[in-house]
Amino acid sequence: MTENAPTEKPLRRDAEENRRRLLAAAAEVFAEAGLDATLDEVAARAGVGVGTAYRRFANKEELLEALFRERVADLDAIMDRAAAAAEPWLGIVTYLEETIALTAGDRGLRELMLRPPQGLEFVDEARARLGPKIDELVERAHRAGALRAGVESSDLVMTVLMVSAVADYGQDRAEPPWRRFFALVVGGLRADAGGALPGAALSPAEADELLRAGRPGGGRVLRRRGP
Amino acid sequence: MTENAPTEKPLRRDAEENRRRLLAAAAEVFAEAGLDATLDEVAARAGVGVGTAYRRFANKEELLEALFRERVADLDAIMDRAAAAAEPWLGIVTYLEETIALTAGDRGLRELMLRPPQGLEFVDEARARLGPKIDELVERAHRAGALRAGVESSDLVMTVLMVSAVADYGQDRAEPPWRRFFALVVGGLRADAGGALPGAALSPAEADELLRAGRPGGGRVLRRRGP
DNA sequence: TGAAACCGGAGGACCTATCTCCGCTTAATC
DNA sequence: GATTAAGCGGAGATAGGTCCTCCGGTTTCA
Repeated sequence: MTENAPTEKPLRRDAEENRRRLLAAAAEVFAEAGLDATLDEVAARAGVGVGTAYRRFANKEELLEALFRERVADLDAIMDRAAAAAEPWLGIVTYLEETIALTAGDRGLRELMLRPPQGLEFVDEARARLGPKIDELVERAHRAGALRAGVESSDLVMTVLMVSAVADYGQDRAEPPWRRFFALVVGGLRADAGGALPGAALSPAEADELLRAGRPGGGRVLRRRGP
Repeated sequence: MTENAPTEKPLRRDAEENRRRLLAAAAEVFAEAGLDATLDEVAARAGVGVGTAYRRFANKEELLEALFRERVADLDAIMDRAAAAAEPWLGIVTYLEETIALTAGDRGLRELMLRPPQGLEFVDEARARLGPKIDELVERAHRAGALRAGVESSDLVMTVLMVSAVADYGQDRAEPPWRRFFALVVGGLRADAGGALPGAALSPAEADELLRAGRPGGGRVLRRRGP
Protein backbone atom coordinates (compact mmCIF):
# COMPACT_ATOMS: atom_id res chain seq x y z
CA MET A 1 0.00 0.00 0.00
CA THR A 2 2.63 2.51 0.99
CA GLU A 3 5.69 1.01 -0.62
CA ASN A 4 8.18 3.15 -2.45
CA ALA A 5 9.69 2.32 -5.78
CA PRO A 6 12.69 0.00 -5.36
CA THR A 7 14.60 1.86 -8.05
CA GLU A 8 15.48 4.54 -5.45
CA LYS A 9 17.75 3.49 -2.66
CA PRO A 10 15.87 2.99 0.60
CA LEU A 11 15.29 5.77 3.08
CA ARG A 12 16.60 5.72 6.59
CA ARG A 13 14.14 4.21 9.01
CA ASP A 14 13.08 7.47 10.62
CA ALA A 15 12.71 9.09 7.21
CA GLU A 16 10.56 6.25 5.96
CA GLU A 17 8.37 6.46 9.04
CA ASN A 18 7.95 10.20 8.60
CA ARG A 19 7.03 9.74 4.97
CA ARG A 20 4.31 7.33 5.98
CA ARG A 21 3.05 9.74 8.58
CA LEU A 22 3.02 12.58 6.10
CA LEU A 23 0.96 10.64 3.61
CA ALA A 24 -1.50 9.57 6.27
CA ALA A 25 -1.81 13.12 7.55
CA ALA A 26 -2.18 14.44 4.01
CA ALA A 27 -4.99 11.98 3.34
CA GLU A 28 -6.86 13.29 6.36
CA VAL A 29 -6.15 16.95 5.84
CA PHE A 30 -6.97 17.08 2.14
CA ALA A 31 -10.07 14.97 2.66
CA GLU A 32 -11.36 17.41 5.25
CA ALA A 33 -10.15 20.76 4.04
CA GLY A 34 -9.76 20.29 0.30
CA LEU A 35 -6.81 20.85 -1.95
CA ASP A 36 -5.86 24.26 -0.72
CA ALA A 37 -4.89 23.03 2.68
CA THR A 38 -1.25 23.99 3.23
CA LEU A 39 1.72 21.70 3.59
CA ASP A 40 2.27 23.37 6.94
CA GLU A 41 -1.06 21.96 8.06
CA VAL A 42 -0.16 18.53 6.79
CA ALA A 43 3.21 18.62 8.55
CA ALA A 44 1.63 19.77 11.78
CA ARG A 45 -0.92 16.97 11.67
CA ALA A 46 1.85 14.48 10.97
CA GLY A 47 3.78 15.76 13.97
CA VAL A 48 6.69 16.68 11.76
CA GLY A 49 8.40 19.92 10.72
CA VAL A 50 7.59 21.64 7.42
CA GLY A 51 11.17 21.14 6.35
CA THR A 52 10.69 17.41 6.52
CA ALA A 53 7.59 17.64 4.40
CA TYR A 54 9.42 19.57 1.70
CA ARG A 55 12.41 17.23 1.85
CA ARG A 56 10.21 14.24 1.09
CA PHE A 57 7.99 15.92 -1.51
CA ALA A 58 9.56 18.64 -3.60
CA ASN A 59 6.32 20.63 -3.54
CA LYS A 60 2.65 20.36 -2.87
CA GLU A 61 1.96 19.06 -6.34
CA GLU A 62 4.25 16.09 -5.84
CA LEU A 63 2.55 15.21 -2.59
CA LEU A 64 -0.86 15.41 -4.24
CA GLU A 65 0.28 13.13 -7.00
CA ALA A 66 1.73 10.55 -4.60
CA LEU A 67 -1.45 10.67 -2.60
CA PHE A 68 -4.10 10.60 -5.31
CA ARG A 69 -2.59 8.40 -7.99
CA GLU A 70 -4.13 5.25 -6.65
CA ARG A 71 -7.38 6.88 -5.73
CA VAL A 72 -7.84 7.94 -9.34
CA ALA A 73 -7.04 4.41 -10.40
CA ASP A 74 -9.94 3.34 -8.19
CA LEU A 75 -12.24 5.37 -10.40
CA ASP A 76 -11.07 3.40 -13.41
CA ALA A 77 -11.70 0.20 -11.53
CA ILE A 78 -15.24 1.30 -10.77
CA MET A 79 -15.93 1.96 -14.44
CA ASP A 80 -14.66 -1.47 -15.37
CA ARG A 81 -16.85 -3.10 -12.78
CA ALA A 82 -19.84 -1.09 -14.00
CA ALA A 83 -19.18 -2.13 -17.59
CA ALA A 84 -19.03 -5.76 -16.52
CA ALA A 85 -22.30 -5.65 -14.59
CA ALA A 86 -24.77 -8.40 -15.38
CA GLU A 87 -27.54 -5.96 -16.26
CA PRO A 88 -27.27 -2.52 -17.86
CA TRP A 89 -29.23 -0.76 -15.15
CA LEU A 90 -27.03 -2.34 -12.53
CA GLY A 91 -24.06 -0.92 -14.39
CA ILE A 92 -25.49 2.58 -14.12
CA VAL A 93 -26.18 2.21 -10.43
CA THR A 94 -22.74 0.74 -9.83
CA TYR A 95 -21.08 3.68 -11.49
CA LEU A 96 -23.11 6.26 -9.63
CA GLU A 97 -23.11 4.67 -6.24
CA GLU A 98 -19.48 3.67 -6.07
CA THR A 99 -18.21 6.92 -7.50
CA ILE A 100 -20.19 8.88 -4.98
CA ALA A 101 -19.09 6.57 -2.18
CA LEU A 102 -15.46 7.08 -3.14
CA THR A 103 -15.65 10.84 -3.39
CA ALA A 104 -18.01 11.42 -0.49
CA GLY A 105 -16.02 12.51 2.50
CA ASP A 106 -12.93 13.13 0.40
CA ARG A 107 -13.19 16.73 -0.56
CA GLY A 108 -9.67 16.64 -1.93
CA LEU A 109 -10.46 13.91 -4.42
CA ARG A 110 -13.61 15.70 -5.46
CA GLU A 111 -11.82 18.94 -6.11
CA LEU A 112 -9.10 17.08 -7.91
CA MET A 113 -11.58 15.61 -10.38
CA LEU A 114 -13.82 18.65 -10.62
CA ARG A 115 -11.38 21.50 -10.92
CA PRO A 116 -8.02 19.93 -11.53
CA PRO A 117 -5.08 22.20 -10.79
CA GLN A 118 -3.15 22.77 -13.97
CA GLY A 119 -0.01 20.70 -14.10
CA LEU A 120 -1.39 17.40 -12.88
CA GLU A 121 -1.51 15.49 -16.12
CA PHE A 122 -2.53 12.22 -14.57
CA VAL A 123 -5.85 13.79 -13.65
CA ASP A 124 -6.51 15.05 -17.16
CA GLU A 125 -5.61 11.66 -18.51
CA ALA A 126 -8.04 10.02 -16.13
CA ARG A 127 -10.82 12.39 -17.09
CA ALA A 128 -10.17 11.66 -20.74
CA ARG A 129 -10.31 7.92 -20.09
CA LEU A 130 -13.44 8.04 -17.96
CA GLY A 131 -15.68 10.01 -20.32
CA PRO A 132 -16.00 7.41 -23.09
CA LYS A 133 -16.56 4.65 -20.57
CA ILE A 134 -19.57 6.50 -19.21
CA ASP A 135 -20.89 7.02 -22.74
CA GLU A 136 -20.66 3.30 -23.31
CA LEU A 137 -22.56 2.58 -20.12
CA VAL A 138 -25.36 4.93 -21.14
CA GLU A 139 -25.67 3.53 -24.64
CA ARG A 140 -25.87 0.01 -23.33
CA ALA A 141 -28.60 0.94 -20.84
CA HIS A 142 -30.60 2.77 -23.48
CA ARG A 143 -30.42 -0.18 -25.86
CA ALA A 144 -31.88 -2.29 -23.06
CA GLY A 145 -34.59 0.26 -22.43
CA ALA A 146 -33.51 0.72 -18.83
CA LEU A 147 -32.86 4.44 -18.86
CA ARG A 148 -35.38 7.24 -18.95
CA ALA A 149 -35.82 8.72 -22.42
CA GLY A 150 -33.36 11.44 -23.25
CA VAL A 151 -30.93 10.80 -20.44
CA GLU A 152 -27.38 11.41 -21.63
CA SER A 153 -24.07 10.74 -19.99
CA SER A 154 -23.68 14.34 -18.90
CA ASP A 155 -26.83 13.81 -16.86
CA LEU A 156 -25.14 11.02 -14.98
CA VAL A 157 -22.10 13.15 -14.29
CA MET A 158 -24.37 15.88 -13.01
CA THR A 159 -26.08 13.35 -10.77
CA VAL A 160 -22.77 12.46 -9.21
CA LEU A 161 -22.03 16.14 -8.82
CA MET A 162 -25.35 16.92 -7.22
CA VAL A 163 -25.14 14.20 -4.63
CA SER A 164 -21.46 14.78 -3.98
CA ALA A 165 -22.18 18.41 -3.23
CA VAL A 166 -24.06 17.23 -0.19
CA ALA A 167 -21.99 14.25 0.78
CA ASP A 168 -19.52 15.91 3.09
CA TYR A 169 -21.32 15.18 6.27
CA GLY A 170 -21.81 12.24 8.56
CA GLN A 171 -19.45 9.73 6.98
CA ASP A 172 -19.19 8.17 10.40
CA ARG A 173 -22.82 7.16 10.57
CA ALA A 174 -23.79 3.57 9.95
CA GLU A 175 -25.78 4.72 6.92
CA PRO A 176 -24.11 7.84 5.53
CA PRO A 177 -26.65 10.53 4.64
CA TRP A 178 -25.65 10.71 1.00
CA ARG A 179 -27.33 7.36 0.42
CA ARG A 180 -30.56 8.99 1.37
CA PHE A 181 -30.13 11.76 -1.16
CA PHE A 182 -28.94 9.33 -3.76
CA ALA A 183 -32.11 7.33 -3.27
CA LEU A 184 -34.04 10.52 -3.88
CA VAL A 185 -32.35 11.14 -7.21
CA VAL A 186 -31.75 7.75 -8.74
CA GLY A 187 -35.40 6.98 -9.36
CA GLY A 188 -35.57 9.89 -11.78
CA LEU A 189 -33.14 8.16 -14.11
CA ARG A 190 -35.12 4.95 -14.54
CA ALA A 191 -37.09 4.31 -17.68
CA ASP A 192 -40.36 4.21 -15.71
CA ALA A 193 -39.74 7.61 -14.11
CA GLY A 194 -41.81 9.49 -16.65
CA GLY A 195 -41.41 11.25 -19.97
CA ALA A 196 -38.26 12.77 -21.34
CA LEU A 197 -36.49 15.37 -19.24
CA PRO A 198 -37.13 18.99 -20.21
CA GLY A 199 -34.52 20.94 -22.12
CA ALA A 200 -31.36 19.66 -23.74
CA ALA A 201 -28.61 17.83 -21.90
CA LEU A 202 -25.30 19.54 -21.46
CA SER A 203 -22.90 18.82 -24.27
CA PRO A 204 -19.61 17.26 -23.21
CA ALA A 205 -17.91 20.61 -23.69
CA GLU A 206 -20.49 22.39 -21.58
CA ALA A 207 -20.32 19.80 -18.84
CA ASP A 208 -16.58 20.12 -18.80
CA GLU A 209 -16.76 23.87 -18.56
CA LEU A 210 -19.20 23.65 -15.70
CA LEU A 211 -16.86 21.30 -13.92
CA ARG A 212 -13.92 23.58 -14.38
CA ALA A 213 -15.82 26.69 -13.40
CA GLY A 214 -15.83 25.20 -9.95
CA ARG A 215 -16.46 26.81 -6.65
CA PRO A 216 -14.85 29.84 -5.09
CA GLY A 217 -11.21 29.96 -6.01
CA GLY A 218 -11.91 29.37 -9.65
CA GLY A 219 -9.34 26.66 -10.22
CA ARG A 220 -6.24 28.32 -8.86
CA VAL A 221 -5.16 25.82 -6.26
CA LEU A 222 -1.46 25.46 -6.83
CA ARG A 223 0.43 28.69 -7.00
CA ARG A 224 3.86 27.51 -7.82
CA ARG A 225 6.95 29.62 -7.51
CA GLY A 226 9.29 29.12 -10.44
CA PRO A 227 9.64 31.29 -13.57
CA MET B 1 -35.62 50.06 -6.61
CA THR B 2 -32.38 51.91 -6.04
CA GLU B 3 -33.57 54.75 -3.90
CA ASN B 4 -31.56 55.89 -0.92
CA ALA B 5 -33.00 56.65 2.48
CA PRO B 6 -34.29 60.23 2.63
CA THR B 7 -32.99 60.63 6.18
CA GLU B 8 -29.51 61.29 4.74
CA LYS B 9 -29.11 64.41 2.70
CA PRO B 10 -29.00 63.67 -1.00
CA LEU B 11 -25.83 62.92 -2.88
CA ARG B 12 -24.55 65.04 -5.66
CA ARG B 13 -25.81 63.92 -9.03
CA ASP B 14 -22.53 62.37 -10.19
CA ALA B 15 -22.10 60.63 -6.85
CA GLU B 16 -25.60 59.19 -7.02
CA GLU B 17 -24.97 57.96 -10.56
CA ASN B 18 -21.73 56.31 -9.48
CA ARG B 19 -23.46 54.65 -6.57
CA ARG B 20 -26.01 53.20 -8.92
CA ARG B 21 -23.26 51.97 -11.24
CA LEU B 22 -21.39 50.40 -8.36
CA LEU B 23 -24.42 48.46 -7.20
CA ALA B 24 -25.15 47.29 -10.73
CA ALA B 25 -21.54 46.22 -11.22
CA ALA B 26 -21.50 44.52 -7.83
CA ALA B 27 -24.61 42.56 -8.73
CA GLU B 28 -22.90 41.25 -11.84
CA VAL B 29 -19.51 40.61 -10.33
CA PHE B 30 -20.73 38.83 -7.20
CA ALA B 31 -23.23 36.81 -9.20
CA GLU B 32 -20.47 35.55 -11.45
CA ALA B 33 -17.48 35.27 -9.18
CA GLY B 34 -18.99 34.80 -5.74
CA LEU B 35 -18.49 36.73 -2.57
CA ASP B 36 -14.74 36.86 -2.60
CA ALA B 37 -14.61 39.00 -5.68
CA THR B 38 -12.72 42.16 -4.74
CA LEU B 39 -14.06 45.70 -4.55
CA ASP B 40 -11.36 46.57 -7.05
CA GLU B 41 -13.06 44.29 -9.52
CA VAL B 42 -16.42 45.84 -8.80
CA ALA B 43 -15.04 49.35 -9.22
CA ALA B 44 -13.35 48.42 -12.47
CA ARG B 45 -16.56 46.94 -13.86
CA ALA B 46 -18.42 50.06 -12.79
CA GLY B 47 -15.89 52.22 -14.61
CA VAL B 48 -15.03 54.01 -11.40
CA GLY B 49 -11.97 54.29 -9.15
CA VAL B 50 -11.58 52.14 -6.05
CA GLY B 51 -11.56 55.27 -3.95
CA THR B 52 -15.06 56.04 -5.10
CA ALA B 53 -16.20 52.58 -4.13
CA TYR B 54 -14.82 52.92 -0.61
CA ARG B 55 -16.25 56.43 -0.26
CA ARG B 56 -19.76 55.16 -0.98
CA PHE B 57 -19.52 51.93 1.02
CA ALA B 58 -17.30 51.94 4.08
CA ASN B 59 -16.21 48.40 3.36
CA LYS B 60 -17.08 45.33 1.43
CA GLU B 61 -19.51 44.15 4.08
CA GLU B 62 -21.58 47.29 3.72
CA LEU B 63 -21.77 46.88 -0.02
CA LEU B 64 -22.84 43.27 0.36
CA GLU B 65 -25.56 44.29 2.75
CA ALA B 66 -26.87 47.05 0.49
CA LEU B 67 -26.86 44.65 -2.42
CA PHE B 68 -28.36 41.53 -0.89
CA ARG B 69 -30.91 42.90 1.54
CA GLU B 70 -33.71 42.85 -0.95
CA ARG B 71 -32.65 39.60 -2.52
CA VAL B 72 -32.96 37.92 0.84
CA ALA B 73 -36.36 39.48 1.23
CA ASP B 74 -37.28 37.75 -2.02
CA LEU B 75 -36.64 34.44 -0.30
CA ASP B 76 -39.17 35.37 2.35
CA ALA B 77 -41.64 36.29 -0.34
CA ILE B 78 -41.19 32.89 -1.96
CA MET B 79 -41.96 31.15 1.31
CA ASP B 80 -45.11 33.16 1.74
CA ARG B 81 -46.24 32.33 -1.76
CA ALA B 82 -45.49 28.65 -1.13
CA ALA B 83 -47.47 28.69 2.10
CA ALA B 84 -50.42 30.24 0.29
CA ALA B 85 -50.41 27.71 -2.53
CA ALA B 86 -53.78 26.13 -3.31
CA GLU B 87 -52.45 22.61 -2.82
CA PRO B 88 -49.77 21.36 -0.42
CA TRP B 89 -47.72 19.68 -3.13
CA LEU B 90 -47.79 22.85 -5.18
CA GLY B 91 -46.42 24.64 -2.16
CA ILE B 92 -43.46 22.30 -2.03
CA VAL B 93 -42.74 22.70 -5.71
CA THR B 94 -43.11 26.46 -5.47
CA TYR B 95 -40.59 26.63 -2.69
CA LEU B 96 -38.08 24.41 -4.44
CA GLU B 97 -38.43 25.77 -7.92
CA GLU B 98 -38.46 29.44 -7.10
CA THR B 99 -35.65 29.22 -4.58
CA ILE B 100 -33.48 27.42 -7.06
CA ALA B 101 -34.43 29.85 -9.80
CA LEU B 102 -33.47 32.78 -7.60
CA THR B 103 -30.13 31.37 -6.53
CA ALA B 104 -29.18 29.77 -9.82
CA GLY B 105 -26.85 32.06 -11.62
CA ASP B 106 -26.24 34.16 -8.53
CA ARG B 107 -23.29 32.56 -6.91
CA GLY B 108 -23.00 35.43 -4.48
CA LEU B 109 -26.50 34.91 -3.11
CA ARG B 110 -25.89 31.20 -2.83
CA GLU B 111 -22.70 31.67 -0.88
CA LEU B 112 -24.37 34.25 1.27
CA MET B 113 -27.06 31.82 2.32
CA LEU B 114 -24.84 28.77 2.52
CA ARG B 115 -21.75 30.04 4.26
CA PRO B 116 -22.62 33.47 5.56
CA PRO B 117 -19.62 35.61 6.38
CA GLN B 118 -19.64 36.33 10.07
CA GLY B 119 -20.93 39.78 10.83
CA LEU B 120 -23.89 39.89 8.48
CA GLU B 121 -26.71 39.53 10.97
CA PHE B 122 -29.47 40.06 8.45
CA VAL B 123 -28.51 36.77 6.84
CA ASP B 124 -28.65 34.85 10.09
CA GLU B 125 -31.98 36.43 10.84
CA ALA B 126 -33.29 35.35 7.46
CA ARG B 127 -32.06 31.81 7.95
CA ALA B 128 -33.77 31.70 11.32
CA ARG B 129 -37.01 32.95 9.78
CA LEU B 130 -36.94 30.59 6.82
CA GLY B 131 -36.44 27.33 8.70
CA PRO B 132 -39.81 27.19 10.49
CA LYS B 133 -41.62 28.19 7.32
CA ILE B 134 -40.17 25.19 5.54
CA ASP B 135 -41.17 22.94 8.44
CA GLU B 136 -44.70 24.20 8.13
CA LEU B 137 -44.75 23.48 4.42
CA VAL B 138 -43.58 19.92 4.99
CA GLU B 139 -46.08 19.22 7.72
CA ARG B 140 -48.91 20.47 5.60
CA ALA B 141 -47.88 18.32 2.67
CA HIS B 142 -47.53 15.24 4.85
CA ARG B 143 -50.98 15.74 6.34
CA ALA B 144 -52.33 15.80 2.82
CA GLY B 145 -50.39 12.65 1.97
CA ALA B 146 -48.56 14.40 -0.83
CA LEU B 147 -45.01 13.79 0.31
CA ARG B 148 -43.05 10.58 0.21
CA ALA B 149 -42.93 8.83 3.57
CA GLY B 150 -40.14 10.02 5.84
CA VAL B 151 -39.26 13.14 3.92
CA GLU B 152 -38.27 15.91 6.33
CA SER B 153 -37.59 19.55 5.77
CA SER B 154 -33.84 19.04 5.79
CA ASP B 155 -34.38 16.84 2.76
CA LEU B 156 -35.94 19.74 0.92
CA VAL B 157 -33.06 22.00 1.83
CA MET B 158 -30.66 19.37 0.58
CA THR B 159 -32.63 19.16 -2.65
CA VAL B 160 -32.18 22.86 -3.19
CA LEU B 161 -28.51 22.48 -2.40
CA MET B 162 -28.03 19.60 -4.78
CA VAL B 163 -29.62 21.30 -7.74
CA SER B 164 -28.04 24.65 -6.95
CA ALA B 165 -24.63 23.04 -6.98
CA VAL B 166 -25.13 22.45 -10.67
CA ALA B 167 -27.08 25.54 -11.58
CA ASP B 168 -24.23 27.85 -12.44
CA TYR B 169 -24.25 27.24 -16.10
CA GLY B 170 -26.29 28.25 -19.09
CA GLN B 171 -28.60 30.81 -17.52
CA ASP B 172 -28.82 32.38 -20.95
CA ARG B 173 -30.51 29.40 -22.55
CA ALA B 174 -34.22 29.47 -23.19
CA GLU B 175 -34.60 26.56 -20.78
CA PRO B 176 -31.83 26.78 -18.20
CA PRO B 177 -30.23 23.37 -17.57
CA TRP B 178 -31.05 23.34 -13.88
CA ARG B 179 -34.69 22.70 -14.74
CA ARG B 180 -33.61 19.46 -16.27
CA PHE B 181 -31.82 18.37 -13.14
CA PHE B 182 -34.64 19.58 -10.98
CA ALA B 183 -37.03 17.41 -12.96
CA LEU B 184 -34.74 14.50 -12.26
CA VAL B 185 -34.90 15.02 -8.51
CA VAL B 186 -38.37 16.27 -7.77
CA GLY B 187 -40.12 13.04 -8.60
CA GLY B 188 -38.31 11.34 -5.73
CA LEU B 189 -40.10 13.54 -3.23
CA ARG B 190 -43.64 12.63 -4.27
CA ALA B 191 -45.70 10.26 -2.22
CA ASP B 192 -45.89 7.79 -5.12
CA ALA B 193 -42.12 7.68 -5.55
CA GLY B 194 -41.70 4.56 -3.45
CA GLY B 195 -41.08 3.53 0.12
CA ALA B 196 -39.40 5.58 2.81
CA LEU B 197 -35.95 6.90 2.13
CA PRO B 198 -33.09 4.94 3.67
CA GLY B 199 -31.35 6.22 6.78
CA ALA B 200 -32.32 9.13 8.96
CA ALA B 201 -32.75 12.69 7.74
CA LEU B 202 -30.29 15.30 8.86
CA SER B 203 -31.35 17.04 12.03
CA PRO B 204 -31.68 20.82 11.77
CA ALA B 205 -28.38 21.21 13.62
CA GLU B 206 -26.64 18.80 11.27
CA ALA B 207 -28.07 20.45 8.20
CA ASP B 208 -26.94 23.78 9.49
CA GLU B 209 -23.45 22.50 10.13
CA LEU B 210 -23.28 21.05 6.66
CA LEU B 211 -24.30 24.37 5.22
CA ARG B 212 -21.69 26.23 7.17
CA ALA B 213 -18.94 23.75 6.39
CA GLY B 214 -19.14 25.11 2.91
CA ARG B 215 -16.77 24.82 0.04
CA PRO B 216 -13.11 25.78 -0.16
CA GLY B 217 -12.43 28.86 1.89
CA GLY B 218 -14.32 27.50 4.85
CA GLY B 219 -16.36 30.60 5.58
CA ARG B 220 -13.63 33.20 5.66
CA VAL B 221 -14.83 35.61 3.03
CA LEU B 222 -14.48 38.97 4.66
CA ARG B 223 -11.09 39.72 6.09
CA ARG B 224 -11.65 43.01 7.73
CA ARG B 225 -8.88 45.27 8.90
CA GLY B 226 -9.67 46.97 12.15
CA PRO B 227 -8.27 46.15 15.60
C1' DT C 1 32.62 6.20 16.65
C1' DG C 2 32.38 8.78 12.71
C1' DA C 3 30.01 10.43 8.78
C1' DA C 4 26.09 10.70 6.03
C1' DA C 5 21.39 11.41 6.27
C1' DC C 6 17.90 13.62 8.46
C1' DC C 7 15.27 16.81 11.52
C1' DG C 8 12.69 21.23 13.16
C1' DG C 9 10.84 25.49 12.45
C1' DA C 10 12.09 30.44 12.06
C1' DG C 11 11.93 33.38 8.44
C1' DG C 12 12.67 35.13 3.42
C1' DA C 13 10.38 35.93 -0.93
C1' DC C 14 6.35 36.76 -2.92
C1' DC C 15 1.49 37.44 -3.63
C1' DT C 16 -3.14 39.27 -2.87
C1' DA C 17 -6.79 42.02 -0.76
C1' DT C 18 -8.35 45.93 1.85
C1' DC C 19 -8.44 50.46 2.51
C1' DT C 20 -6.18 55.49 2.70
C1' DC C 21 -4.50 59.74 1.03
C1' DC C 22 -4.08 63.80 -1.66
C1' DG C 23 -3.73 66.65 -5.80
C1' DC C 24 -7.06 67.50 -9.23
C1' DT C 25 -12.07 67.89 -11.17
C1' DT C 26 -16.95 68.69 -11.08
C1' DA C 27 -21.49 70.06 -9.53
C1' DA C 28 -24.25 73.19 -7.07
C1' DT C 29 -25.03 77.86 -5.22
C1' DC C 30 -24.91 82.82 -5.12
C1' DG D 1 -19.01 83.58 -13.66
C1' DA D 2 -16.97 82.80 -9.40
C1' DT D 3 -16.77 80.30 -5.18
C1' DT D 4 -16.61 76.31 -2.61
C1' DA D 5 -17.91 72.04 -0.90
C1' DA D 6 -18.26 67.58 -2.55
C1' DG D 7 -16.46 64.18 -5.22
C1' DC D 8 -12.93 61.70 -8.12
C1' DG D 9 -8.93 58.42 -9.45
C1' DG D 10 -5.62 55.26 -8.47
C1' DA D 11 -0.89 54.57 -6.60
C1' DG D 12 0.65 52.50 -2.72
C1' DA D 13 0.80 51.62 2.48
C1' DT D 14 -0.50 47.84 5.42
C1' DA D 15 -1.76 43.35 6.82
C1' DG D 16 -1.89 38.72 6.31
C1' DG D 17 -1.24 34.43 4.11
C1' DT D 18 1.34 30.63 1.39
C1' DC D 19 5.27 28.29 -0.40
C1' DC D 20 9.55 26.95 0.31
C1' DT D 21 14.70 27.41 2.05
C1' DC D 22 18.38 27.20 5.20
C1' DC D 23 21.28 25.76 8.83
C1' DG D 24 22.61 24.34 13.57
C1' DG D 25 21.70 20.35 15.92
C1' DT D 26 20.21 15.23 16.12
C1' DT D 27 19.74 10.40 14.70
C1' DT D 28 20.76 6.26 12.18
C1' DC D 29 23.75 2.95 10.48
C1' DA D 30 28.11 0.83 9.05
